Amino acid sequence: MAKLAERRKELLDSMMKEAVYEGAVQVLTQYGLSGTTMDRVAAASGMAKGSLYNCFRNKQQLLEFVHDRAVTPLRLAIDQVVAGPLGAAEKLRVIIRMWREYLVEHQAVFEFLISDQTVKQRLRATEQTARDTGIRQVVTILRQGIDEGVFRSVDVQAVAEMMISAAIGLVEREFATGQRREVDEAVETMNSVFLYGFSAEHAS
Amino acid sequence: MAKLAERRKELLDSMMKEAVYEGAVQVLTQYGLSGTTMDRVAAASGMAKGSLYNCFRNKQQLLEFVHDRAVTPLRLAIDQVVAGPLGAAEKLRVIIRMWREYLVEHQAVFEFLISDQTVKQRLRATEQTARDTGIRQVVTILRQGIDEGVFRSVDVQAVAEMMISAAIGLVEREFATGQRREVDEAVETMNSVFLYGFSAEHAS
Amino acid sequence: MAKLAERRKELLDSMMKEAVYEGAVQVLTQYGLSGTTMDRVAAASGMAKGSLYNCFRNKQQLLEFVHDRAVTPLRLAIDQVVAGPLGAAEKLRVIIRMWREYLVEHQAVFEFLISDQTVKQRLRATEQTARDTGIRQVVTILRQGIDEGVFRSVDVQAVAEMMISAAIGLVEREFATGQRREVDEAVETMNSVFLYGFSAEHAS
Amino acid sequence: MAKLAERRKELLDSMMKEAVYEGAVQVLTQYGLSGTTMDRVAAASGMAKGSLYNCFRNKQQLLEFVHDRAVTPLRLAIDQVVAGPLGAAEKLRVIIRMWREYLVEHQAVFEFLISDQTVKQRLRATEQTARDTGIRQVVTILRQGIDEGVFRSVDVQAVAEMMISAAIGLVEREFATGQRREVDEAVETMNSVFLYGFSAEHAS
DNA sequence: AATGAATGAGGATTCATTCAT
DNA sequence: GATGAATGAATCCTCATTCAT
Repeated sequence: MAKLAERRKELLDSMMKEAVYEGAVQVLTQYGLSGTTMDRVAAASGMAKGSLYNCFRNKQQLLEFVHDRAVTPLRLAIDQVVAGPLGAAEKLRVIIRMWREYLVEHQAVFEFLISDQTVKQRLRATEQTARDTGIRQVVTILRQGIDEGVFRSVDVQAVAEMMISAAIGLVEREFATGQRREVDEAVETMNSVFLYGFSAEHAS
Repeated sequence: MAKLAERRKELLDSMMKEAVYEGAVQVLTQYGLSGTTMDRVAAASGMAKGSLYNCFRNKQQLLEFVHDRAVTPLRLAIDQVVAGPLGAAEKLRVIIRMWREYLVEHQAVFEFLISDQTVKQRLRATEQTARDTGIRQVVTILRQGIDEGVFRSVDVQAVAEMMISAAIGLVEREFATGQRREVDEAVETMNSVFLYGFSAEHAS
Repeated sequence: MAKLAERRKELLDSMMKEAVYEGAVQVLTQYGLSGTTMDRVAAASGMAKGSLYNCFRNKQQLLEFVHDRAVTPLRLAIDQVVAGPLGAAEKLRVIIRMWREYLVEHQAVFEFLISDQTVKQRLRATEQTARDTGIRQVVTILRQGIDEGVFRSVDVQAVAEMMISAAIGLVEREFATGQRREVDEAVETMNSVFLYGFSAEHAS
Repeated sequence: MAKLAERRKELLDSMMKEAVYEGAVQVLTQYGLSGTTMDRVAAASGMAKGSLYNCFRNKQQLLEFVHDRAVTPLRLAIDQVVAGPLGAAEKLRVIIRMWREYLVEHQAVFEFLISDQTVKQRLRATEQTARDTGIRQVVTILRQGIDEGVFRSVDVQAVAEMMISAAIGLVEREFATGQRREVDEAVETMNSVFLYGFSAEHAS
């Protein structure tokens, strides 16, 4: 029955990692990425510095964990939508909304999650940034839309990058300026611009 | 006449700052933001570390200067376009192209210029980021376009943010993935999407 | 009968220590003295770190055990020779050869066995270094030789120290330079020099 | 006249290094090699930790400096003897005496100077250990002696290694046991044994 | 008795900033 | 003003030892 002990160990380990996650987010929020020291994370997680190093080989690895831990839920949720039965246009609308809600919820560690280079460095190959994942998902939907004949035949890669960047940029600015848009309104603006453009005339 | 001495002092000061700018960009390029130490900047600028501190109160201020010094030319050039005689749509096309060319040219210090938190921190109030400036300029043009009747009446603020974010995001991805788009092609894609959308049907 | 339990306990204890010995030598070989951590020794010994501390008060004591465990066989083997029936000169020749073979065999943990200060520190009083033991044994033989009239009447202590140091030094250099001498040749050189010197004239 | 400033700088630098040397020897003496931390060296040298790092790139380099600074004088002095007009046998006698006096004087940092692996590691190629140098010098003299016909034709490399090891070993034991031999007596014992051996019969 | 997670003192190194010359 | 040596707080990481289970 080694399984019991194993289970227990795994459970404890995941509890510790959960504590680290919360501590790290707290520190990231309060001090920013460059102010996030192992000492502070340890203190905020309610454990000794050494214990952090029992859990993670080094700072890099700890940050990667925090990153994944924060990003994975969004990725999974959107994967559901992508694989779901909705039409392409509707899927995009839903995804844009999910992104916005996710970003607002994680405002505190925003930069870290979206575009941190420190973590990205070692991950570039695996493309696990939230942005990277988002782009791939949007590309899938754009292709679906083109196949279905509801979207023009555009450079899907470029358009996906534009959409994700725009969605992020929009929220980022709201944080920076302190103004917050209504979710519905923001999503609608994005949708209408990307679907129909802001020109007064129609594309021929 | 104290004026002469003053002039001389100012001249010397601006020459030193120019040297610092070039040294700093060199260091930023070679070592990245976190590897940019005062020692290295001093060495690359051909002056003593102490002299750096005669010129700038501290590192923060030095970085702010470098940031502004790098961003200002783009701002001025675009201001010319904004104030110029072109139609709104054409102005946007030109600006998008200018952004792209600027970003590509400054690839090395990209992150630092566009989204560095260290510098932004103390700067947020004064809105001097390249992104901030760009948004204001695009807003101006969007308003012109709406006035002229060539653009729909949209949330100019949001659309400007989306455009600038998309433009930056597009180039950023090119850096990250190592693929480079043709300028004309990239500009055209952005223009057509933002003006007409990617929907196959027309907006009613 | 408590004696049975006692026996069992002793047996278990010595089995554990044997395991520790092998693990420690492995670690010493692979990581060097400074890389020999209790964690690694525990892992290599196939037991938990805590159990190491049930066996040995601390790291120092563990290392002392390993040291003795490694040195004792040589000491015992040489004791046999010393107590044996050979003539003094022949005994020296045999012993020099045994030393050489022992050192070559234990090359990996050489420094640790021969001259480690960390272990010696607390051990100096008890004279348990391989070197110390060797010197005492050679002294015994030198005295035998003088008694038998085959050796000159020399400062036996000094000569013994010189012989052991020379034997060790010779092998040490071979390790350092990577060249290996033939056993016979090396032993012969040592013997002829120590017995007859390298002067071209004879001692009067 | 930049030369003046240069001179001054060099002078200051060498004064600092001298201070570091003395501080390091003090710490080495009191705490041993493994207890020699940069903090302690800085304190013992009367300067801040950071200043140590202005002088030496890292600990390794600092230790190498201390090592060389201590070993060089002996090497130079013996080089004089080697190149001098004495007969081979006499040169050996003088050198053995110089070694002994040097070792006694530097007792405190003995192990570090003679056989430290930490420093040797990166120096192995340049053969700058005191032992290495000594061996080379003795080899030179042995060859001279053989050429002059006063020494038998022996394996000079091996014999040199034996002599140096023996000389060091002798002193090392004196430190360990606390007994001190008379210089003349010790030198004479070494000389007679190495020149004529301790056999009662003569080499044929 | 066995385990191994938790601890925290300690060590090497960096770098913004100061200040004597 | 210019210089660059001096400073020491701050940072990442290691590892012997303890102790609750």
